[in-house]
Amino acid sequence: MTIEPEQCKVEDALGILVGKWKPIILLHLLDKGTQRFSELKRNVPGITQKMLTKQLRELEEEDIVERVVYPQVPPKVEYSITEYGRSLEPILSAMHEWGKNHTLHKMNKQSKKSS
Amino acid sequence: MTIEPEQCKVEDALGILVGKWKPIILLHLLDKGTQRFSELKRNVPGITQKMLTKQLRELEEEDIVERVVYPQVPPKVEYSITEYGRSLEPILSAMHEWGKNHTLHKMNKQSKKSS
DNA sequence: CAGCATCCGGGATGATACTG
DNA sequence: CAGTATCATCCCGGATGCTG
Repeated sequence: MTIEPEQCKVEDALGILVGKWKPIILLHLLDKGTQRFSELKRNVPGITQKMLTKQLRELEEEDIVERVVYPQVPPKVEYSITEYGRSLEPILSAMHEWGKNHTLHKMNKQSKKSS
Repeated sequence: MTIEPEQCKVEDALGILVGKWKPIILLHLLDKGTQRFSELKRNVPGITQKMLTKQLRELEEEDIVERVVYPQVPPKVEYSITEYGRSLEPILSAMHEWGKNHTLHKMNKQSKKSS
């Protein structure tokens, strides 16, 4: 282990992924590319407009997503992952894999308990 | 991108790393091996007993850390990373690297603004 | 030493209504 | 369509005191 806990930047990364909806939003944008606000809202079941807006703004602030506004009526706003934002993909993938495995791990634990 | 957002397990992994202190606790345990409660408390500046206890219990619940109680007076409790918990190391490392880079990224952004 | 019990404030999140 | 504004709620985490 070469990480110095004292100058740990893990939380910096964590701070960006955290937010109840950010990972799923990012996965959608990575998976399907550019999407409009309403598309994202449809694709992320249960999220409110307020939260979607907020999380997207925070991700935009960190240069993870790009926001393009088309000045027209009705309004049209498209969101996409930035080139820089794509650097998060390995982390998201790793976490996804680990998460899948962890689900199995917990299931095994459960079955052991009940036996 | 091969991840199906609908069955996204990223949040599962995230849920385990989240908690203001978990990453730093894990890094310390990975870095220094088994540690007593009081050692951890000393090594994680600012954390309260309540939080340290809580976070450790949650990590224990997920089989990430092991808790060994020595039935003696005064009490002695040692914590260590489980074999399974070590599978998180690549993720922590990746996040750490990304976090370091992101710090630079933000600094560049700042200097551009002020110029 | 290693905790648990209790109280408390603030930020994160949710529900709903309104707008250009 | 893509938000903003407001109010309500929940829970994380801090502070403090007590115990075996």
